[in-house]
Amino acid sequence: MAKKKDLNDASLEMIASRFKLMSEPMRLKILHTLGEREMNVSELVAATGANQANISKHLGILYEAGVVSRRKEGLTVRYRVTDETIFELCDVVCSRLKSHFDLRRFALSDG
Amino acid sequence: MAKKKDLNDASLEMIASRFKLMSEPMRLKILHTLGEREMNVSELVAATGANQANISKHLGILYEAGVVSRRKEGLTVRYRVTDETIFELCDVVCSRLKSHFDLRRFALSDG
DNA sequence: ACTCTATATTACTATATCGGGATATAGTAT
DNA sequence: ATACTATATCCCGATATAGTAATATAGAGT
Repeated sequence: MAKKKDLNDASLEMIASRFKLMSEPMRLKILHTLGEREMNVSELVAATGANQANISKHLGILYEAGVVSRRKEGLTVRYRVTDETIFELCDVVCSRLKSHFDLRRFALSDG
Repeated sequence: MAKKKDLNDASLEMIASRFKLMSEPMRLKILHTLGEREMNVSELVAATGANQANISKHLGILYEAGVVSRRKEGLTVRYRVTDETIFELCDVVCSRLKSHFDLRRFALSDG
């Protein structure tokens, strides 16, 4: 039988940093917004309500991590999500949270 | 057609905090170790190499988040993973990292 | 060259949190 | 009660990072 693989510290750090990337609400908001279509920074500023410097910084982090791509178009820079596993992760978390809430509601209405 | 649901800020924070929970290598190590079987704190200290205070603190965080359960047994306290979606998340990240590396290796051998 | 616009970067402050030592608490045994 | 063991908690130094104002850079148009 296949023994569960042992994870060395370097692997754990890589996995952890992946999660850390997703651990900021503003970054999730950006990714969620970008999920619909490619957008430039100004559009993201308008869509999220955050200021330009903040958006730009988060985009830089996401770009470094290889989650979004960057494309110059005249004066503007357009960003796009290139790593779809991001959404897969969010879906797993969302359904878990949802079922957790459903259980709570059941317990409350039951008592 | 089904429009992609809008996420409000509270939801984003809940999802983000879920990821933040997983963003510490030591917590991942604990969860990975606990994944095999129920263990008490001392066993986890031995298995991970971290000190007792640190393990205990992380276990408290995981417990608060509802990821592990706690069961007193005489002098010791036994912990167990109760949220299996944790491993689902790790699997998604792992395979993403793996395929990323495979692409890199291919690109290198190709050049 | 100058101006305007869009984006990136720098410098700073405030906050959060990890790891660890010291201590507290709770259960067991003598 | 005392001693011992296992775990939790408190406190602190060190580090990291979010958000923001100010500044820099780059491209387009005059």
